[in-house]
Amino acid sequence: MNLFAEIKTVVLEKLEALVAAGTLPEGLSFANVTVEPPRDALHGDLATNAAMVLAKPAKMKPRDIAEALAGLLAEDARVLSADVAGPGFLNLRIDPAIYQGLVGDILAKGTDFGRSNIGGGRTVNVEFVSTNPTGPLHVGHTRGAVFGDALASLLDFAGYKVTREYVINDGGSQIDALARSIYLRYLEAHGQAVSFPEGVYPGDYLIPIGQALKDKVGDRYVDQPEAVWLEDIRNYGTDAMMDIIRDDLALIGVKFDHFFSEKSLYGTGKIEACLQALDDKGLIYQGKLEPPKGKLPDDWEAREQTLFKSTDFGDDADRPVRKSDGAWTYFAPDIAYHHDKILRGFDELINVFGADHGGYVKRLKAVVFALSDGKVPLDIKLCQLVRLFKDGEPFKMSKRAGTFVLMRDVVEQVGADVTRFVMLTRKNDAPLDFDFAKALEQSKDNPVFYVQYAHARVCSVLTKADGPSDSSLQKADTSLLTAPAEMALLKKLAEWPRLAELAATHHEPHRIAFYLFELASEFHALQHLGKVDGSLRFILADQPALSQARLAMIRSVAVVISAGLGILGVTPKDEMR
RNA sequence: GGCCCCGUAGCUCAGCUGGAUAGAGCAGCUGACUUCUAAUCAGCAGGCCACAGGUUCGAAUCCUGUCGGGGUCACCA
Repeated sequence: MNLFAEIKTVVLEKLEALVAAGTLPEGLSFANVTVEPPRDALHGDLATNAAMVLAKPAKMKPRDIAEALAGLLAEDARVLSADVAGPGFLNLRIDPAIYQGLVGDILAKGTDFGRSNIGGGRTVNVEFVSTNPTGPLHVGHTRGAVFGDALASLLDFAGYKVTREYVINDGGSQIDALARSIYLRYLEAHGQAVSFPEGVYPGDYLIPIGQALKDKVGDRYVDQPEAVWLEDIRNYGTDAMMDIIRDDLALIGVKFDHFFSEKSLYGTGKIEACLQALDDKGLIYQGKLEPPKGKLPDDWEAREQTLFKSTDFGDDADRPVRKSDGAWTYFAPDIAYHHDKILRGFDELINVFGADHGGYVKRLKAVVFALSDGKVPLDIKLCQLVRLFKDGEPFKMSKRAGTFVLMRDVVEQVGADVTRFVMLTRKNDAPLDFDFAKALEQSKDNPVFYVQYAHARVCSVLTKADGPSDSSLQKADTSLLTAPAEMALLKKLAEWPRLAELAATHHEPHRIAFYLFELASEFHALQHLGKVDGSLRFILADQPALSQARLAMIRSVAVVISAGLGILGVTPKDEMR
């Protein structure tokens, strides 16, 4: 049950009635009418702006519309009162029975409470992580991984059919560098002294890979030219790196439905076909680019290239798809890859990138728009960087200095649940500070703990009450829940379905984390009131009916916390001792 | 220089397709526990929403410009 949606439906019905009665003129758009929680709870339970957004197109005074609407809304059994306030707001008071009835609804649906069908079964492809298969994942990748995974879960919760996808960039020159690096480790395993020139990966993680290669092929590649071993080691290395990356992802509970190999596009004619499709639309041409503005690269010179006319779709420059030597740029297979996603029939596409790929957004949107004739929306979410803190001091990371922090180091130290939650307590386009000490701190300062603690406390109380089942709690008489703090908690629970929908439509999983913090706060406040005022305790020996109602209520809090944490990929804790 | 993101309390950040007196945590101050976890709670104090214009009945939110911070710019992927 989404109370806000229900009441909005009522508001729209009543507006139609006003049109039918001639009070409002015909042909009005109700698109901007909203039903929201008012900023100040004193104003009421819900508020609608209907009168104000319709005043101008209806050429009426907002208060006149509000008065007329108020009269009709008050007829609805759920609406106790409808008062006009301020410039024309309509404040509604809702029958407490609606909120009290929410508990039974939550207990019946369990963690499915709040699921919606705003996705309408539409298919959405969420592409994330997609790091080059040249080494293990580091902290920066972790944020994208957690964000993408949570966003995918969130969309599933909102009624989309979601595919989690990872594109393996296994076709480019960085794989050559990987192969050469592994070759050096392979020689090393054969007892040769090696040095690592510029442009190869010197990381220790390739030592066992080189050793394993030796075990596999013996000395067949020793002192042989690249032509002999490069292709084989490229494949071997890519597979080995993907194994590492998959293991890393498993550590934080990220699983993909589909891995797509960029290399698989080569030699199939798909890239050519896709560029031909663009050519047929008049969007491919031979030409020279203007030099970039600002300071020129030293070796810049104008060259004839094959270009995609992305400026037709709002990009700042046309983009090369073929280099002057005839080879593809990175963009070309990526165009074909996105074409493939469109051909697979996805209704919507989402890409999660690091903020350093911001310059790539416009051309990708341009090409998806061009290939799908504007029919397949592409949203690109950029995750800003993660700043690590140790003991309150910034922890500088450097690949060269070997102080780069790997994802598995973070997960080993603080655990997957904490890592995930912390990564989601900031919106994606804001930088994130990750403090190891704070992540493990057991205090209100640490939202992970605070939310988990609320869940654990509910479990603790229920255990104290001999662990009643959800089905028995469903029979509780929740009309006994009348204390103001109880109503506040119930109203917070009522916001969950709407919040989940908003988070999904905005592609912003962090809203879930913030909501859970607020819900936990309402719960902690109520629990504490029981200490100040004994009549508010959850378990009252002499009032079994009231106790049952309260247990049902706090159980529903635990259920919603579980649902929210589930979307974030965090396991709720039953106890915190 | 062009483009993208950010600028909200001393600090870290929320702020809903524009809505009423801008919210939370931390830090500070004052209090609260014989009890279901005080690992918590209540209260006080703290604001030119970077700045200047504009659109609107109404702007932290939308538009333009300025300033400040970050990212990015290529036949790399």
